[in-house]
Amino acid sequence: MDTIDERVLRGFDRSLPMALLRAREAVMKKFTPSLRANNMSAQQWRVIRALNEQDGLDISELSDRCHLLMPSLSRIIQNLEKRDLVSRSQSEEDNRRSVINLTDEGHAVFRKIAPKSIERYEFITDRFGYGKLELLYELLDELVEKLQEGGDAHDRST
Amino acid sequence: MDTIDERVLRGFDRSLPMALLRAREAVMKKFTPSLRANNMSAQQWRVIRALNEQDGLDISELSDRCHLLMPSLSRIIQNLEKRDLVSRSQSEEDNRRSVINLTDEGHAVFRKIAPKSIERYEFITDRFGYGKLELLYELLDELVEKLQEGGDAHDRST
DNA sequence: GTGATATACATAACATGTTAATAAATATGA
DNA sequence: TCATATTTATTAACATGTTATGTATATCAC
Repeated sequence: MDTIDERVLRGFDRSLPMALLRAREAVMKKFTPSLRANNMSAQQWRVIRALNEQDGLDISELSDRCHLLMPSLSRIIQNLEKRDLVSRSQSEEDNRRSVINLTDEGHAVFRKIAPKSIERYEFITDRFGYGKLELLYELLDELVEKLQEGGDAHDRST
Repeated sequence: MDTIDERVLRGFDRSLPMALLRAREAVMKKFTPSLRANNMSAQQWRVIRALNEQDGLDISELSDRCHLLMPSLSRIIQNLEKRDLVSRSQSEEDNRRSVINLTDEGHAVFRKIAPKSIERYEFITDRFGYGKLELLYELLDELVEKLQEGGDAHDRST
């Protein structure tokens, strides 16, 4: 009998998107300087990191893995290409596809920045606790999963 | 004896910033169409929402509450001003400050969109569960808190 | 094979993110 | 009071987010 007719917008500070945004900002804050010191944006780093894990991805695959929309990624690849951090070649089976590879210099940048990223994880784990971090991952994954169930994939109603 | 020398970068898919980004995207996905139907970006909506909670804020206050950097906010206010959703006036005590108010039309837009936002929260609570949602909020808040402790506020070392 | 569809990618146009530089008003201290 | 520093807000410049559109290639139906 305490939850009156609380059909009121949740306090702004307690909105879920804002909470997620704040958390992301806090996590990135420690890392951004290392990126900037190497003239890397967070998004460019995502691409480098994805390619380091698996080289020779096409742009659509990169888009999925890096959570970057195609137009953004298109520009990012052009930028990285100019700086000789990645190279592109044409797919043999499908002439529409561009295959992206890390250059030697791209690999070098990865090796230079990666330790800083590892440090960040250690810092977070240290401050926040390993258990809580794992719990947070689980909750976030489950949230995404639950929100996608059904409400996705069949948006053919329009 | 199983944790070899795992000083390796966490799998890309399990990076915390990515997990937070995915969650945020999933949460926003349901809401964005309502915004677009009213020619509102997520950021513009944040400003409207903040002003609805407390009218007459200055731009620095808005920047804090909406987690928007001043240059972005500066442009957003100009945009909303052109569309007569907000009005600005000069502070009496401090001529540097602009005080921003919602216009009648701004309030009307808020009342039009707010129900959709409430629906979203109900949807999320329904799918994800109230308890888990509260737990997630707590974890996110605690994460931010722990990451800020000490490593902030006294960055006067430079 | 031809025509309609779908897919992969790029570009356009505008809004926002981000750092640096600037202008104007105010606070501070000698 | 006056010079200096600080604060508030804007603008510049470039990268990215986002939707719409264009273009070339593939795929499918027939």
